[in-house]
Amino acid sequence: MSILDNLNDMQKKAAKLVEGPGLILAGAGSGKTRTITYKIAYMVKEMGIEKENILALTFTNKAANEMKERIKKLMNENTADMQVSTFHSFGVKLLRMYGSNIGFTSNFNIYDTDDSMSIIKKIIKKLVLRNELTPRAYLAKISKLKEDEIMPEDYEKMVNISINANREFYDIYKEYQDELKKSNSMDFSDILYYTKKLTENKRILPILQDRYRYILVDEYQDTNKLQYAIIKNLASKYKNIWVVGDEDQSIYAFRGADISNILNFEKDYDNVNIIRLEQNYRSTSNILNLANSVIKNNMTSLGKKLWTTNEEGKKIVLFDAETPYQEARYIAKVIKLSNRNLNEFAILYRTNYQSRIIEQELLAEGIKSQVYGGLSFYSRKEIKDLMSYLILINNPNDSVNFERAITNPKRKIGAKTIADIVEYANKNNLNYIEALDVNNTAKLKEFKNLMEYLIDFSENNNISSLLQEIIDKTEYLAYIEKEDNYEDRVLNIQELYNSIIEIEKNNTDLKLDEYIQTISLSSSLDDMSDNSVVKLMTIHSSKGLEFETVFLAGFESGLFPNSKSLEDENEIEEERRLLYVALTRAEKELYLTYSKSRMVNGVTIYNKMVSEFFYDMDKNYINHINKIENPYKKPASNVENFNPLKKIKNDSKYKIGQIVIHKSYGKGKVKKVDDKAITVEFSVGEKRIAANLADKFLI
DNA sequence: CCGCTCGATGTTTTT
DNA sequence: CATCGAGCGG
Ligand SMILES: Nc1ncnc2c1ncn2[C@@H]1O[C@H](COP(=O)(O)OP(=O)(O)OP(=O)(O)O)[C@@H](O)[C@H]1O
Repeated sequence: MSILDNLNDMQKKAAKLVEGPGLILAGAGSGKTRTITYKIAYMVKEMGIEKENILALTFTNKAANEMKERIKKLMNENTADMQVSTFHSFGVKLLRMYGSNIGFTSNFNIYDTDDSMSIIKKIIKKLVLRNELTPRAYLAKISKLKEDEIMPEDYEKMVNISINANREFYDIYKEYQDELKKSNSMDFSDILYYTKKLTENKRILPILQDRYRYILVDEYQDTNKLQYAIIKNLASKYKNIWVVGDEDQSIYAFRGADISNILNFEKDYDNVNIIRLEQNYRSTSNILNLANSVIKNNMTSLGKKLWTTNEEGKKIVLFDAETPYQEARYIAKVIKLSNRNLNEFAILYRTNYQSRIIEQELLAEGIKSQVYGGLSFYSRKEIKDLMSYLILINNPNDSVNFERAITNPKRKIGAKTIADIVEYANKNNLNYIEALDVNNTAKLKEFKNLMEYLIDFSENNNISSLLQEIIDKTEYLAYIEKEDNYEDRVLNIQELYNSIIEIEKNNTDLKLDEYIQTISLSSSLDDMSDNSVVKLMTIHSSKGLEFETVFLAGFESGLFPNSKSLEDENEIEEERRLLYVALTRAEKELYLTYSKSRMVNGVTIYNKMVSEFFYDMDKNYINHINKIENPYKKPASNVENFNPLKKIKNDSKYKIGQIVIHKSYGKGKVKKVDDKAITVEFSVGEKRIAANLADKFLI
């Protein structure tokens, strides 16, 4: 009897190859995650490898939790000593331990997007700009630069700084980074950037390499440059690294995910074991075939074959609704009439805001549901307010949370006074609590006393008591009493309190800095507790998960594929991969729904059409019910073959007869060039490669 | 300094 | 629609 008895031959082979590098490149539902988790259990239980020598990384909190749970079950022991987490939490862990080597103390804070945004806004207001962008745009640019390891100093050297726009951007970027540094804080990109720096440190790297001897990465297709480099550095000594992924499920390009990381993996190490899995265990053949009919339209797809011995199952339902409410009521009705356990259902959508109406209509039918993701629990005002005290106590240099704490509840201290305090702090190298001495007013004295009292209190009490003390001493509840949703807010605060109690149960001397860092990386509802509720989430957060019945809501033009993506073939392909992910989450039943009308930014749009991707789908697997005729004429061409995503021209630099080298297929000869793709003959046969992606695959 | 009103503005997706 | 910032009166 081996743990591996429950794997098929190929999976077993992959699981047993413990030493050396390996890659599992396989389609959805073929058991990649299963293989990884079994492999880990096997390594520990049957190979005697120490848990602490294993590092298993993935991309989202949900996936990491899921993986941890599965391993725990298989091993039947806890996974506390094993690092199974997202890249970011792994990074934070290392930075806590070794950050002092690169100028951070271990109580650093993590700034989420809101925090970063407020810094940027402040900077913009202060500077006089001629070429002003939106704060959002600045942040996007900054995080892109960081992924390329271009810090402000590097940027200054890199661009022509006499150009006004460059100069202005540099000023903002520099100021932003200085502000983070002063606050002993990092944003999400910094976590990876500085983690990579640690893995380059001559003294620290060997320690890490010896600690994390066996590295496994799930969803490897979604790693970005920094993550790639971190892994590479850690693995360079023992080279025990297994990565798994599926290029058809790469859906985080907007965040810097680079598909060539997985496509080039075999070049990174000698003697890479490559395993392909082709049997899908998850879905009915109807679902699988439908998904295949979609993804094969992507020119980046390597065209893996996937088959299943599962039953054919029901056809996939397409439902036309007049309004989003009707769409949601239809879903609610199907769930209600099924009489099945609610946890068998998931409702997926492209954008978070779609969840509101669905949640509301489910509730109206008495169906319990849980929305995952979206506005994080920790980004609610009342939670942020209270957290700002904890953070300030932990790190009195934090400017963002200092401002938040001192102004909530209102203390008749405003912008002017705060600016004075900040300036005074900077000038005299004081933290913000010390700097409250800037003037002698009773207001400031009172706040200072409060904070000193709380800091003192925090030294002898646990975090839950500290939170209670903050609520009491600031009279926080009285402050929010007159706001809308007072009761909800109190419940949220209660939940915050309970969650701390919960953590303290398992970790009796939970440190404040550790607590703060942990929750900065979580959105509260990441753990998929097996409650009897219908789960609602974006397709992005559903990656790696599976459900008996999946509803894909808002399967309509403009929304999915998102209208913003239509300009760029790469983005359309990414949207199509997203659809592939959505479809392949379903085990038994799949419903696609869309609405003819939808309100966007306060304006209702009518006569909306089904998603362009519907025309990719093989209609043999579709059961189109409640067909609503469109008042507008359909295109004259045969609808079944009509593809609204007809491509745009592309002047190719490739010529017929030219010899090219493909990253996976090796040497080949160009046969045909058109505006969509080039056709190349390789030893393995003829392949079409998207024209605008050719550079990615051909050297 | 605070809170209110009014007008401008705008969304993918997550850590 | 709903969120955010500017501007104003108390
Ligand atoms: N050899 C097997 N025997 C029985 N069930 C299997 C086997 N391999 C995989 N499965 C089941 O198939 C389902 C999909 O597996 P898993 O989630 O590991 O796939 P995956 O390749 O990671 O999928 P995705 O890429 O979509 O995340 C799971 O329910 C898993 O338990």
